Amino acid sequence: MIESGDLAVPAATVARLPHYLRALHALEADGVRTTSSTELADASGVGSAQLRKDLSFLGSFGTRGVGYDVASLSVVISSALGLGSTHRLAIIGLGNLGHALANYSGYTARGFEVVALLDVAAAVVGTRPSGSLAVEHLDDLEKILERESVTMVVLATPAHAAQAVAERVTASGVREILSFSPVALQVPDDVVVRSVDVAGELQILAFHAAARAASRSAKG
Amino acid sequence: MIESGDLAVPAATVARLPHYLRALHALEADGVRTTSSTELADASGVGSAQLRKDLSFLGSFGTRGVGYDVASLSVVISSALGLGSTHRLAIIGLGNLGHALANYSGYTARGFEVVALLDVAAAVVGTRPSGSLAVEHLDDLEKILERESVTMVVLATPAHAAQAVAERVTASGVREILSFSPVALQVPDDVVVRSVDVAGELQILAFHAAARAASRSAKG
DNA sequence: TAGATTGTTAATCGATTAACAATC
DNA sequence: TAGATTGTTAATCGATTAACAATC
Repeated sequence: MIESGDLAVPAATVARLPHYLRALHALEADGVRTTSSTELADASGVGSAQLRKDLSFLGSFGTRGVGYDVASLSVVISSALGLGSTHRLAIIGLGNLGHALANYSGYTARGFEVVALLDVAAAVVGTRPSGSLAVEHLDDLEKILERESVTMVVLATPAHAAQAVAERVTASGVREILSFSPVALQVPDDVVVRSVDVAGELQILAFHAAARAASRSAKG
Repeated sequence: MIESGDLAVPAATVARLPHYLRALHALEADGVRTTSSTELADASGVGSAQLRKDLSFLGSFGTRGVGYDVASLSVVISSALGLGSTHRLAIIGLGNLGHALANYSGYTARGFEVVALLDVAAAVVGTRPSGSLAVEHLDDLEKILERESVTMVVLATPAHAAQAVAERVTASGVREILSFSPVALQVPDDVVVRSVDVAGELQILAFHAAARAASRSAKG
């Protein structure tokens, strides 16, 4: 359960809110004004009971017998997700992945703004990977985080550097980190770390592939 | 529960196996020969009871009073994850992200090999984003999947193209998909889709930031 | 009113945690 | 033997699902 003001929302529900929001945006783009829990659930890849249950943690927004207004439900979820205010991001580490993340175009539409890029490589510092922002040196991390009022950090450094950078970042007061480094970061209790691990995802798929192969040979 | 041969492993456990494997590799690299559930759990970011419980689904590999042999536990988890055989990947969509994924160097060490790159843009087809493999046209998808015996596909296309590509890929017999497109793919029941949604992860962090702000203003 | 669909309750299911007997 | 640590049991906790009364 994550307490937000007067709301208490289960972690599993929070993790699905972005799916619902995305599905609502897609419906809006198609000109759909009103939707049902069944339609929205299908578009989100969950069951309709789960969708209704999830929404019930945020309040009561539908009309019995009718459904949900797409535009207003969209606003409800956006504001629950804190997308009203703009979140200021720093991307640390501009290798392959950091470069791609710096060029990702979807931030602004979703309430995020990349305000700083940092790296240690002399070949990278000073370049403008996304055309606009110049890469600054990691040595100046604390200064830059303060100057730009950074509230979230995206960590795309090599694994061996991640822990040290995370310590400096949290010491500077940043409390939200998205990490692409496949290591368990040790951070203060009040810091939230989300991790994306591409190799790990592939390994999970490999487990399923192996399970499939085993059941095939058992049956056949 | 995912059945693999004689094993039945909970999905939550499977999702943690890559963390354990990574932590074991780190210990190995540090020259550590033997570890305990406490040490390995700390390095993996979980509790020791959870680690022991997870391992118990794979079998019994420790020595009471002593701990676990790092090298042999590493082998146990690797083979549970099906990393003995090499998995042949195709990356579809070579925008920013696909480009970064094509250049990622960690595949081979972890039992994966990128054997094909596909896109539709004339400017990209024929180029060699990673220096070696040339990008082929999506039109030839089916032919390429068969030619290269592809077993897993990484989808990095724009969201609007993802569903159509997923249908062709599954029709060709691929049963494991890693998708970076933020849409709920409709695929046959026996196909496993793992999704990575960077914007969604940021939104989850934004929820936590909003929750923190709300509790601060309530207290202060 | 009749039909549709929400919001909520209660039941089920699965995952986590703590505690400890087994045993090296 | 004494100390350490596993593997497992049982209790707790949280998440999902089905069913349906409320109500538009």
